[in-house]
Amino acid sequence: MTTRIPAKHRAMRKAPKQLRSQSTVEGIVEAGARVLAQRGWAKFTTNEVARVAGASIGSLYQYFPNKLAIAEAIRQRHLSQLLAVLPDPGKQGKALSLNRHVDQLIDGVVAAHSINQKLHRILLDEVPLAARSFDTDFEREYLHRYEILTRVALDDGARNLMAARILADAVEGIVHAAASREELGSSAVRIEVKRMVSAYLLALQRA
Amino acid sequence: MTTRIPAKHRAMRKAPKQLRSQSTVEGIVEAGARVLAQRGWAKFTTNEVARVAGASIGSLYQYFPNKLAIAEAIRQRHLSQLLAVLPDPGKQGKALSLNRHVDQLIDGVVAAHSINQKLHRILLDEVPLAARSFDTDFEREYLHRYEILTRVALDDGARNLMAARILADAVEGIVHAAASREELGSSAVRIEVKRMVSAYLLALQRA
DNA sequence: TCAAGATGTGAGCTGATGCTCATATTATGG
DNA sequence: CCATAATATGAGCATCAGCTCACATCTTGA
Repeated sequence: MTTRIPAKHRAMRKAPKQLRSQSTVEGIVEAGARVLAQRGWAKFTTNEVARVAGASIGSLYQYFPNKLAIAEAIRQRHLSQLLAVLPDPGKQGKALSLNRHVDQLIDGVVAAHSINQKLHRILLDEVPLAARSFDTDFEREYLHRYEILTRVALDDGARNLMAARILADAVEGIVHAAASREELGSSAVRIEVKRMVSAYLLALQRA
Repeated sequence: MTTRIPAKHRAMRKAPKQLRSQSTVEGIVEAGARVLAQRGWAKFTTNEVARVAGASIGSLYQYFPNKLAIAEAIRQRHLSQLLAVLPDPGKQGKALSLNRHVDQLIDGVVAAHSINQKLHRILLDEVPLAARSFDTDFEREYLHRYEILTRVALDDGARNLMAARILADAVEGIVHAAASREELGSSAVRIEVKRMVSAYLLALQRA
C-alpha cells in the first residue's frame, strides 16, 4: 500500500516520456545551473530560467513542482559531477603507501572544488537544504573516500568513521575557505592540507 | 576631503541621539536577532521585526536604510559576543604548555559556537555577506588566537600566518559540521579536534 | 513657555515573482 | 487517419514584503 503523493509535492510532476520533453527538462536544469551561478539564489527566478532555457514558464512547471525542485535537480547533477572527479577507492590497488593515498585524495578534492566553483558555493551557502535524500547518498560515498585512509591507521570501525568525518570536515573547511579567498590554485595550501591529514593519521596510529 | 555618503546607503541613516531612540534601536537589533534565528533569512521580514520590537516600521527605517543593514548589525553584535568567549591571548601567561594552549583554545571555540547556535548558522549560511568591513576586523582578531599556537612551533612570520589560517579553517569546518549534526556537545569530537591540531603543530615543528 | 528639532506612526504604494490555466500544437499507436 | 495522450505556450492572477511619506507626538534648550 504505497501512499499517493500528489504531483504538486513530488520532485517531478510528470515524467518526460518523449525525447522532446526529455531535452526540455535537461535544458531547464542546464539553464538553471547557469542562472543560479550568475545571479545567486536570491535573484534566481523561474521566469528567467525558462527564458534562458528557451522554454516557456508553463513547460517548466509541467515538470518541476516549484522553484526549489529545480535547485535540487541542479544540486544532484553537480554532486555527481564532483564524485566523478574524486579518485575511486575501488579502482585503486591497495598497494599505494599512505602518503600516496593522501596525495591523491587531496588532489582530487581540490580538483572537485575547482569545477564550477561559483555554482558550488551558491549551492552550499545560499540554497536552502530541504530534502536531504540525495545528499545522504552523496555524503556516504564521500565519507567512504576518507575511510580508506583511516582504515590504514585504525582497526576499530566506529572510531574509524569518526576519524573519517573529522578529516572530511576539516579538509572541506580549509578548501572552502581557500576557494572564497581564490587561493584554491595555491600549492602551498595543498601542501599544508596534506601535512595536516598525514599528521593526524599518524597520531591516530600511535594512540 | 571626505566623500559624502547619502543617508540611504549608510549603515545607519540617523544616529539615535536621545536615550529613547537608542533603546528603540537596541530593541530592533534584539528583536531582529530573535526573528532571524526563528524564521531564517528568507522569512526575515522588516515588518515582523518592527512588530516584535514593539516599534513601528517607520521607526525602523529611520535608523536602518534597509533590511540587510539590520542583519549586519545583528552580525556585529553576534561576532563580538563570540570574541568575548574566546580565551584572550593577551591575558594568558606565556607559561602554558602547547597542549594546554590547544585545550583552552578549542574549548573556547566550541563554547563560542554553542552561543545561539541557530542564529550563528543562519548568519553564516543564509545571510548574504556584503560589507566585509567588520568581518575583516573580526577575522584578524580570530586568527590572532591561532597564531599564538603556531608561533610556538614556528618562527617564520609568513608561514606562521598560513599555518594559523589552515588551523582556523579546519577547526571551523569540523565545528560547523558537528553543530549541524547537533554533536557539538560530544567530547569525542573535542578530543579529535585537539588531536588534529596538536599533530599538525608537531609536524610543523619537525619540518 | 514655546519653537525647533528629534522621534514615532502605520496605511498603503510599488514592484517583483512564483505559479496557474485555458488553449494550442505535436506525437503516438491502433 | 484519427482519437487520445503528451507537450508547449504565455498572459496574467495572487501574493507578498520592502519601503515611503505625511502627519502626530515628545524632548530639549533658551
